[in-house]
Amino acid sequence: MYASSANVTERSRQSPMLAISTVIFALRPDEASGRHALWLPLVRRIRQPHLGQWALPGGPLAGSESLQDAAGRTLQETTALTPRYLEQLYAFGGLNRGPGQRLVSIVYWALVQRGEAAQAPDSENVRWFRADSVGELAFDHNDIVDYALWRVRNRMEYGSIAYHFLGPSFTLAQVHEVYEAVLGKSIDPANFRRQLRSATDIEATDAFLQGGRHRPPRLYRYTGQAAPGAHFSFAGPAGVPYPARQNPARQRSTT
Amino acid sequence: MYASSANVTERSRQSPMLAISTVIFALRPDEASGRHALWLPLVRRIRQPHLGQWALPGGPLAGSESLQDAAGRTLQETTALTPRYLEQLYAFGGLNRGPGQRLVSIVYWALVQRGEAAQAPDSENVRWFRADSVGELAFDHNDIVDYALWRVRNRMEYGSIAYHFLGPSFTLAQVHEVYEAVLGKSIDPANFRRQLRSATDIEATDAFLQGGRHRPPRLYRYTGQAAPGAHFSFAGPAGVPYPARQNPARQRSTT
DNA sequence: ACAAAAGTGTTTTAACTACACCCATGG
DNA sequence: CCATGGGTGTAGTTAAAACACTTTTGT
Repeated sequence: MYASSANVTERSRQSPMLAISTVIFALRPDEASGRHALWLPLVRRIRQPHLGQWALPGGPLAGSESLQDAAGRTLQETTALTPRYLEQLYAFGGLNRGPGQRLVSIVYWALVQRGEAAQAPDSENVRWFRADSVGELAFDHNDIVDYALWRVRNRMEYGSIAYHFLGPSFTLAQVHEVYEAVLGKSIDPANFRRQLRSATDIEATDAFLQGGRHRPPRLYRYTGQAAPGAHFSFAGPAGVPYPARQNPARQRSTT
Repeated sequence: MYASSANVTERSRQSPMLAISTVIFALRPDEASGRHALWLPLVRRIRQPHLGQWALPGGPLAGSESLQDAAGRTLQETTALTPRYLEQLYAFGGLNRGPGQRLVSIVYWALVQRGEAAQAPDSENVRWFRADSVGELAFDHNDIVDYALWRVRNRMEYGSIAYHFLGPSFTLAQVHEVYEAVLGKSIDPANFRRQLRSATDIEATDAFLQGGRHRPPRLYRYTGQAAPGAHFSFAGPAGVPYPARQNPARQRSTT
């Protein structure tokens, strides 16, 4: 069944090539308005096909690393950042994903911490784009980005994703800001706060954020999965792919 | 990036092998109680490793078929049935998934119509198992089955999956039966009916199911996706992976 | 003391639960 | 006419939405 009777040469002729790509999300404040929005880094193609066009970071899967490790590696290579969250998105294997050899891409998506992302600056071959206006990408990468965007919003409503954009401690207003930025709609702060406080995966600390211009807000800490000591959490079917939806926060609203 | 500079011989040495597997679900009534439960077909391994053990149906990905087509093919080969529903589950690519060559499996899960499944009988190398007691499987297939089971239950609560177990027309009691069987809990029939009737994806016909021993129940029709004429629907990021959760029916309850 | 963000309370609205009840048919 | 599954009504409970309100800080 699995061990094909074809020898290696035969297989490599008919078996598609396998690559890993990653959609990396970070939150960036808009210069003018100060509102945050989702951004993602893309890399410029340095060979055919689609030479010169922007594409998702990725590369072929090496024989000695797991799929997640490969995704994490591409993230490291393009942004030099550690992902706070990493989850498999989908395996794309259509026949007409581009010219040239048949290619199957296993795509991951990641969240990196806000602020940190600013330390991974644009360069000749890497550039950050607003997630909702990336322009025309190589291959089917526009479809992939759209799907990843759908997924991150879905997780935001039903999972506990938001904290991975933030540092080890944060104010409820910061979480509120993340939700509004990712979902692209305004959320009642009063109700939002209540829902967060009834969520089981964060807890109040006795510290307050000083230095603001107004009343100092209380700091909270994320107590969700992620082994103690680890500064990130990975989702996969090994554990539960997402926290079994214990309604962390969701609202319609007052757009 | 994608077009590796390594030549074919080099790549085949370090790139893992790629296979497609499918978890095929069908509902079967228990002989004694008449209650329905999830069953799935497994195939016996006819070569090493894990010779003789039960495993998910699948095989290497041919060069000229899409991932979904490959999954559909394995389904055809093992059950000779047409899937009513087919969705990608996950790509498994850990390093220690079994002895021998490194293997990446892209796994799909499928639903086949109730009753039809009875026409795909057990044979020497194919056998149906209750999904909750498949015994010890080859490779990491127990993990995969568990995850697929979690997924089908999740889709049952948040998607419109149930109808794919049924024929073109069905009674609400039959849908109720599907929900109870898959979720493994009892659901209040009165409330269940109300939620179904407020769902947008089914509509009442003016036909009634005759031949029963009691009051003839009204027949309903599924009006969800699936192009007219098609007898199945496939979920993938091309469309929306699952119907954007418009609460078709969900309940806790009276176990 | 005032502006502005942090944080709380209260009313309304909608959804879900539990369960009593009526309806239609075959035997 | 009665047993049984099909189907409806309704009160109680819970959660979410809307929005008025109080608190605490910096300036």
